[in-house]
Amino acid sequence: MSAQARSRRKSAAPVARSVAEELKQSRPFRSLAQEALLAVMVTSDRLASRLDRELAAAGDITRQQYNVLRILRGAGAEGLPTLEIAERMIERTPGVTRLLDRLELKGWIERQRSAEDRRQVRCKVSRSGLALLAKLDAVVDEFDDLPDSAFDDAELRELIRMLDALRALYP
Amino acid sequence: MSAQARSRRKSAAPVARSVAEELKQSRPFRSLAQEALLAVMVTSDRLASRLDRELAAAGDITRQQYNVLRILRGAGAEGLPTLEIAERMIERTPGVTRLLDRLELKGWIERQRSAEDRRQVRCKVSRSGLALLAKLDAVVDEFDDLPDSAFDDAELRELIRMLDALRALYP
DNA sequence: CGCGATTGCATGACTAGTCAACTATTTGTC
DNA sequence: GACAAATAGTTGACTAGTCATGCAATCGCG
Repeated sequence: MSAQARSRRKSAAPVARSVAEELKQSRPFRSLAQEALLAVMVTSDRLASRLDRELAAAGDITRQQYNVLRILRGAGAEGLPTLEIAERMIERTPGVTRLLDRLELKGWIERQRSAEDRRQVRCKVSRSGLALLAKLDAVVDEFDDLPDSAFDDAELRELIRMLDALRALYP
Repeated sequence: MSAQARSRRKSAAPVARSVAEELKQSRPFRSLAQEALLAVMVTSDRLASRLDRELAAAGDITRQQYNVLRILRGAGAEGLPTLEIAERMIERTPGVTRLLDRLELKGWIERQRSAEDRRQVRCKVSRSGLALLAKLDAVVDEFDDLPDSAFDDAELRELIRMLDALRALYP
């Protein structure tokens, strides 16, 4: 390990396994760049699947459904039209429509045609959706704060900066 | 590529957008840790979808299908049993079985019950599968090497190290 | 040898994401 | 005001990932 001190880490430190090890890949990577890209994707999959598990355990809800509920809560009492939700999720519309169908079935959101523009469907969180969110927020916050135990702010900022730069390369 | 300063970067540098901007999120993040986790996932989604597009355009194949073909090519002439493939993809078996079904339909792999252990199904790349791989490798290599234009080796190593450490926090 | 436990897959039923139509409104223009 | 074009969503058909179940070989052990 390098430059930064982090002496406390040793106590409960899980051993970091390389991407190559996790994939049982005998062959070394062609380049550092390739290894970095794979590391981003493997790490993301891991984070997503852990969070999926926590959400399923805490409220029988999927990560995408939770995301939509949060977006709608943020939008307030007037809710949002379908396409607006889709944009904030960086996702294609058809998937969102069906996701909303499932949320409505479970009673966590309500939908109705907008009066001003009858093409739009306004979606808003229901009372029970809000209650569910309140319960889940604690779980998610705890999940999100885990990195604080192993990284300092400068490191996190550096990580974020590099990821932003990486995305800029793949517009 | 060596660890030199990359002063040329400014010339064609795309502007890096933050995760908050990409998500149209008005509210700031609760913590740097939260922002970092989201950055990992957003970046991964972006990388994956760009690569998906390239692969679809070049050979009408999905990323997972391409991954399986590569794994099988690496395994040589004897191929691999289904569960072994599943392990290397960090994925559940059912998905792999059906993915192999589709690969077989397209003629890119061949499957047959193993003689020694008749529970196993040995999978190997076909001749046409190998030809397809040869074509796709160039596309993928180019994709993988893009970061070299914006990062030096020390940065890439640091990025990889941090991602490995992050995964270690979510076992 | 015999029989229960384990191993290796396959199937069914979901959630979700993608693309390609298709419908219903609303807008813009002459 | 009529009609083409744009906008907002929905539906259908795939690929893929997840869990629960089921089944046929093979193993392990008395």
